[in-house]
Amino acid sequence: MQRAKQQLAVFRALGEADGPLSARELWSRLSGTGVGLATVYRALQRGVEEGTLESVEGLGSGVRYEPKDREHHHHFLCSTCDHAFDLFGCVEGLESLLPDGFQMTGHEVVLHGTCDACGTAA
Amino acid sequence: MQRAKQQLAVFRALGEADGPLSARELWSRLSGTGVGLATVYRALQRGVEEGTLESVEGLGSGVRYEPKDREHHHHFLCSTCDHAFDLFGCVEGLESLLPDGFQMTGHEVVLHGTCDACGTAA
DNA sequence: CAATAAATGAGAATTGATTATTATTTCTCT
DNA sequence: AGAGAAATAATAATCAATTCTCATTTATTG
Repeated sequence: MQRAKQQLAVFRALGEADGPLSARELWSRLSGTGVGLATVYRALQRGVEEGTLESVEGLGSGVRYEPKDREHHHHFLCSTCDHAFDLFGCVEGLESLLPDGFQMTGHEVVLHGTCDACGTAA
Repeated sequence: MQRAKQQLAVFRALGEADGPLSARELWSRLSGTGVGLATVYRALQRGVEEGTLESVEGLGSGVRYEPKDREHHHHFLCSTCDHAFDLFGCVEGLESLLPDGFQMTGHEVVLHGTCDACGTAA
């Protein structure tokens, strides 16, 4: 067993996800491996400190995390299963929304609705 | 004194704001009037139940509230003062971001940066 | 004005998320 | 294998947000 094996499992799980995950979502994906919730938090904290992970707010309540090496993208939040999905592409014309004197450093776009799986299941 | 006077004060303060406010932000705007925090929460809860208020997630952490009669709009979140401002206008082309099989029921756009006041003060 | 119902403020209680603690286990290096 | 450093699981502690409780005050109705 290598050092920090459990934290690597956290990073791997996050890398394989199709969208940002919360600490609990990560934890439940690692259930069966015996990883503790505290270790998930330690890994997330370290990842952010080291610059490999990024925290994402604005997707419902709570904070989710994603690998920082992803291209610029946005998210879709399924109102049925509450899962967040990465989207590809971006939009134009955001600057036109900006009032005088305001400086924009970034933006987020979140689409809400029903994901494929939940729509099919309904 | 009319009935529910304090709750009306909450609705009024929210109506006068230039963006969605959290329970605490509302409460501090009502300091001096002796309104209790619990009353702010009661008013917010009632407003949402009655359909006059809407809760807004996705602006940093925590929930903010705004009157439901506002036109479709988006928000600017100042990373210095953490205040949320209403923006006017919207963007095009959101549908193109949607993966196959996903149904979109709504969207949010949040711009981040520095507001006029914080930019001037710096 | 009296009786009743609703609203209020203060603070206690609850909740969920996150962090800290600690005894134990696992690595690393020799 | 043995010593020391780091990581771990479990769980206790913390913290902020929200809800609850209750004694009191205020409105409504007659």
